[in-house]
Amino acid sequence: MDKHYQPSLEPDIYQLWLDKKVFTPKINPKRKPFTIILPLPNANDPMHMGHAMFTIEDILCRYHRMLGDPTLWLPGADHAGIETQFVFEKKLAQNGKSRFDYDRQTLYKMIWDYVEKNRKINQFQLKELGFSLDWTRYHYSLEPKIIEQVLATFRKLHADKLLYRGERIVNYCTHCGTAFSELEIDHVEKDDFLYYLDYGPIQIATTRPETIFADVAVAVNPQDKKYKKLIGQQAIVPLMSKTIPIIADDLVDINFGTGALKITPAHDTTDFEIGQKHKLPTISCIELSGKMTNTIDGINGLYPKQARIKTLEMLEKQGKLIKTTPLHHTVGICYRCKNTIEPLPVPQWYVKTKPLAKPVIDSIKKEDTEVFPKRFKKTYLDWMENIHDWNISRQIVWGPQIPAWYCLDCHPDIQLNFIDKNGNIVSGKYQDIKEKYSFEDIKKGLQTLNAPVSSKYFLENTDNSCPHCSGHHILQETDTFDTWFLSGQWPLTTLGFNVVDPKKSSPDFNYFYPTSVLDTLWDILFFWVGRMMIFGFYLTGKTPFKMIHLHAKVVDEKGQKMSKSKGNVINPSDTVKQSGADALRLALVYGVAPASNIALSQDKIKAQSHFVNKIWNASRFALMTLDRFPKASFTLPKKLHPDDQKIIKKLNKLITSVTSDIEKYRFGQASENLYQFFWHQFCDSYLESIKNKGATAIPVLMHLLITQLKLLHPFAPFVTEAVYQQLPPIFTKKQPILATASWPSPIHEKTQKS
RNA sequence: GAACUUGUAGCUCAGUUGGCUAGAGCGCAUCGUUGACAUCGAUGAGGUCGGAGGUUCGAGUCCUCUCAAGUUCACCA
Repeated sequence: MDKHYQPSLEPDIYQLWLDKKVFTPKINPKRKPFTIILPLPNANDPMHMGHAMFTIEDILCRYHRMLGDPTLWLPGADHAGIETQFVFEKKLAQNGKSRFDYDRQTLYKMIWDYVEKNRKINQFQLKELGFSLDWTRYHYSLEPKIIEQVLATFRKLHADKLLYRGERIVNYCTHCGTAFSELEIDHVEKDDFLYYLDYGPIQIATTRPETIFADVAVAVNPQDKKYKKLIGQQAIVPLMSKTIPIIADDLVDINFGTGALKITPAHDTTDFEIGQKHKLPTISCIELSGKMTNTIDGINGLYPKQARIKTLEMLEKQGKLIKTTPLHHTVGICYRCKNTIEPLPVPQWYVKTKPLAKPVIDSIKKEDTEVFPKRFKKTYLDWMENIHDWNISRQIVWGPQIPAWYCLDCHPDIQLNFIDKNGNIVSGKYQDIKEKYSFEDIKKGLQTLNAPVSSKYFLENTDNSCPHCSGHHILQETDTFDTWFLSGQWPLTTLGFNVVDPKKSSPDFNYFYPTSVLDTLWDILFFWVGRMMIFGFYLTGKTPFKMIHLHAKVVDEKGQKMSKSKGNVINPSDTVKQSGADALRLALVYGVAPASNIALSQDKIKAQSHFVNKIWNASRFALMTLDRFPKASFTLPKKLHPDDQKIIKKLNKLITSVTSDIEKYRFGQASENLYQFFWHQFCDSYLESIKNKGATAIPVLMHLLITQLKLLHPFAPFVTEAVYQQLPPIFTKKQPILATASWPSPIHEKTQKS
């Protein structure tokens, strides 16, 4: 054995586990399984410390495997729709290209190839950290089998009337060219101005003067005495000299601005709501591209930012701008590109979530699904109880397309964007361009289509013909699924659930579902955990996991988030190469309170790599002692020496506490106790004490060592297995691999009591 | 605006249901070490556990208030 622990031996140990198939469980109806589905990493992302936190799951899995439970930890990777397309587009931009230079098929293929490379790296890095994942059950979110089930769920939702296409105000990022769900919007505080404008008989206050062109009414609060007389009269939109009605609605805040609100249903959610209530038209003055339209000369074609300046100039010239006051408020920005979100009316696909959330709420309340730590339960319930319909469509190419088809002959008003033979972008309604371009050319170069919300669609397309007119000019919806629509079904799809006929689900599904624990960072509690539960209950009537365990994020030693710009990132892969996976794993759990931030520093990693080395060297010492006494007995005597009794008693206590700490998710405490015992009790005290003893020390020495190797194994799998493999066969004959050796239990309890 | 979390040695943090003479790692000081390990050992300095009040035989641990830091949620034009 080497004088120091060498992390370079880790790959061989991992290979040993793979060769012996220790991570691949066998279905055993007599035993309850232990199952964790790995929170599928973004296939395109290199590993960061967030991924290294899978250590918690590995500890649980390795512990249960040693208990003898058929243990499945199922790995996978996510195509991560918007995230990945965004990264890819940045790459395109570096080469002076954009997504608009390609038709959707070409773009999709390019992203696919790009992701494939990184997906392999991702897998390799998970292995580097020693994660005991069952690679024979690996899945990728864009596998045909996975997609097939996801599409089936879409159809089932539709059949159950839980899915609809609707035109509402959505959070649209004109830069990313797609709508987002509410969860994907960040809010930032901003210093802006509130502009008071003259609307004839009434004055209004607005932050967005550039949208006055799409005004359809002015609303006041019915309780507002100063405006009572004006209700029912007409206001005049400046610059356009358009008259619009003055209406009353209690959503208007009397004390804000002038107490009168201009109603622009197309560009504000509150306005849209009021507009719907009062049956007002929705006029849009901003296109999906983000440019102004339907306004007046000088404004059309501008982006809102310039349009605002220009509009204000014009208003001022005409004396319609009464005053300007500063305003501190919050605006929504795109979580990806940080541009201001433009609320726009766009047809989107929605899932009715209220009825779906009900069983989830019940299950959480009854604690059929437990939440750890408990404090998140309230937050989670609050969200579930106030859930809004879920926009599941995204206007990007990277992901499965929504399986709905439109007939262009039935709906010639469908808007099309495509690249023609010469590589030019063509936009227009089908009726206006069909003479000039063949359907085949349109289809081949298609980027997006935009069907009015009234368009009929069909969900089964077997023979490429329209069920109404039998025509063949049909196109598939170009919207793709929100990534979470796929990953929300991950526990079901990866285990082999059959949506159409649940009875035909795979044996894996029948055995391993519901899974035992779902561990993740709390930031995707709503995004992912919530959706998985919704789908779990909807499709199977059961919770997808019995326990939701939330861990905190990894921060640097100053408590700051790790980020490239701060330069405080510790890369897991580099750390593994330098100090070994065990050191990193221990550093991530050692002394960390459940669900508190995990402060990681090079110091902490160093400390734990010293510990790993200590395990190695103490074991080396034990083995050298064995060599000195080749004829020594290995069996523990019935009657122990009082000193031995003492240490065995302490060891028993350690076994009990570590076991219970793991059961209660107190990994920080467990690792701390293991560290303290191994280093100070075992090494500093016990090993020193036996240096003068002879062969008689061997049985207790080996018992102490092997028991501790077992207890340490879930935390530091590599060094413990490496040492275990060095032990003489007499110790390992029955259980040749530590990873599947049995979890220790206290011994000599009777001796202790007497 | 609402909710939640955190505040313990120089630094980063443990401390489960109240029993602690308050711990660890790193750092610091002094000494030691040719055979398990200098990625080591021994000894030590360093804290009135953010502040104030309360419950209790007993509080870092429970309650109230207060100060500070942070996070999340919310339709305010």
